[in-house]
Parts: sequence; C-alpha cells; structure tokens
Amino acid sequence: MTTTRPYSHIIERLRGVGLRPTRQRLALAKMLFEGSDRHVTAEILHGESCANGISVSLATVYNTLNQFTAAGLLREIVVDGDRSYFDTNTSDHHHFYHAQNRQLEDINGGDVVLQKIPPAPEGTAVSRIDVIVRLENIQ
Amino acid sequence: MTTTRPYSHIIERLRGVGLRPTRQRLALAKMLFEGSDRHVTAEILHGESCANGISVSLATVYNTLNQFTAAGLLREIVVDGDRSYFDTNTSDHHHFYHAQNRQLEDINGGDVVLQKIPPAPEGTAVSRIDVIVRLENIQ
DNA sequence: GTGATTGCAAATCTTTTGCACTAAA
DNA sequence: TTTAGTGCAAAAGATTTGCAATCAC
Repeated sequence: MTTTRPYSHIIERLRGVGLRPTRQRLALAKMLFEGSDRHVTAEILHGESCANGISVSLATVYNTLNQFTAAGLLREIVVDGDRSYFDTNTSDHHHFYHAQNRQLEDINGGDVVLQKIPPAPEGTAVSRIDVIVRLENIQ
Repeated sequence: MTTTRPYSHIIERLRGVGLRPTRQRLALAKMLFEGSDRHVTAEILHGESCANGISVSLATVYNTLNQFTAAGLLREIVVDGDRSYFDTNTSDHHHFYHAQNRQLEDINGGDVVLQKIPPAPEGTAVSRIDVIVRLENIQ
C-alpha cells in the first residue's frame, strides 16, 4: 500500500461531510477507516503515512484529525494530558486505558452500564459521558 | 490571608508523606486543604499564591502538585488535553465537566453507579475508573 | 554543615497558526 | 479561475529540567 487510489466510498464519505477529498485527506481516511476500529494519535498517524510513502506534514495530520472530529467521523478521547487520541469508533462506548504502554482499547458494548445517570446541574445538559477504566500490568 | 502561619496539622500531614514542610509547600497546602474540596490547575494555584502575596514560582507549583499527587494528597483528573486538574478530594468519586467554562464539579456520591465493571484484560488489573459527564449550557 | 528544595530560565513536547504555494472544482 | 487545502516554519501553551542559590534540620 504505497500509492493513493481514490476509493469512491471514501470520497463519498468526505464529500458527505463537506470536506474536499484531497490527496492527503484520502490517504489519511484510508488508513483510518479501511480496516477495523482504531485509536490513533497525530504522531502515530503521521508515522504511518511516512512509512507508507505518503507525504503529509504533521500540521496537516493535526488539522485533518480535527476536521474529521468536527465532522463526526472521529471521536476525541482524553485519557492522558500529554497527547490526544482519536477513535474511529464514533458510537457510544467506553475505554480501557493501558497506562503501561499508553494504549486505548474499546470496552465491549454491554460491559459498562451506568445504573444511574446523575441529574445535570441547572441550565446544563449532558453532552457526553466517558468512562475510562485505567489498567496496570500485573507483574 | 497574606502571611504564612505554620499550621501544625498541615506540617504533620506533609511530614506524614515524607515531604519537608517548606514555606512554599505549606502555603500551597493551606490554599488547597484548608477550605472545602477544590479542583485546581497549576495556573490557578499560582495565580492565587501571587494574589495572596506568596512568592512561589510556577515551576515549583507544578513540582509541588506532582509531589502531592504522588504522595496521595491530590488526585489528577484528565478531562481536557490542554491542562491538568488536581482534585483535593482523593476519595472514589466522579465528575461533571462544564465545557463552557472548563470547570470541574464533583458528582454526588451515589449518583453514578456502575452496574457492571468490565473484566480487566489478561495480565492487567483495574487501577482506577473515571467517569466524566460532560456538560454543555442550555441556551 | 549538608542534603533537600527552590527559582529562574531554558528546554521540551504537543498542538496551532500565518502565509506563500498548490491543487480541486 | 477561484477558493479551499497544504507545507513549512514559527508561535503558542503547558509542563519539565538543569543548575546555582537557599532553606530545613
């Protein structure tokens, strides 16, 4: 996978959210959405692009991840103040965070259930609930 | 509150976790632990110190917050990739995050109950579970 | 005294931005 | 064409670090 073939369904998807299917957006979208769900950082995605011979600047990777997130194609997960993670799974779900290797993992659908959602304070509404189960390795 | 009186219970508390009760640690500890529970950023705590006429460098505030956290006196909360929050309430509890003003608020004890804790993956153990309920303002 | 702590400034790291250049429509 | 998108380098923030000066014991 070293060339950039324009897959029509990805082009559609980008167009669908009002983003021009440029060479770099297509390349990034393919890496993100072609396989199974993933959790990436800008750094990781940029590294992959380079490895695949796709020339995209780190700034463009950041911009693209933010645009994809704003468009609802990705979801940003905050687990570590040091870096941002982006999740290709935008459905309602929660995460394990492996502190040891700084890796995110989806928690299976029904494995986290909130028995009770707290009432939102006056004048506010819940926009999203994140559950993060932090893990440590057993030696 | 412009002077730094050495309250013995705070001194004890610092000594208890192996930290020398220096002028700046005492001043910061007083601001943190004297009143009711709070959620602070380094920036905020430094601002308060200055306002109270206590000269502490921002670097020392960061170092102190990290030392307090490592010692179990504080708990770090990650809700926003841009800044770290420290919570003086180290007991098991969860948070509302007001996106609009970037403010954290504790959720009352029983208002979040996990019906089911997912099984930790092979070789790992749960070290902590964070539930963050993100709020937006109703216009 | 002596070793821990602090302050400052510089370094680091992640992320954003300004602007000239390039590409999509 | 015309406007959106890109690359690069520089800027911006938050946080950490190195080291000489200072403080607690």
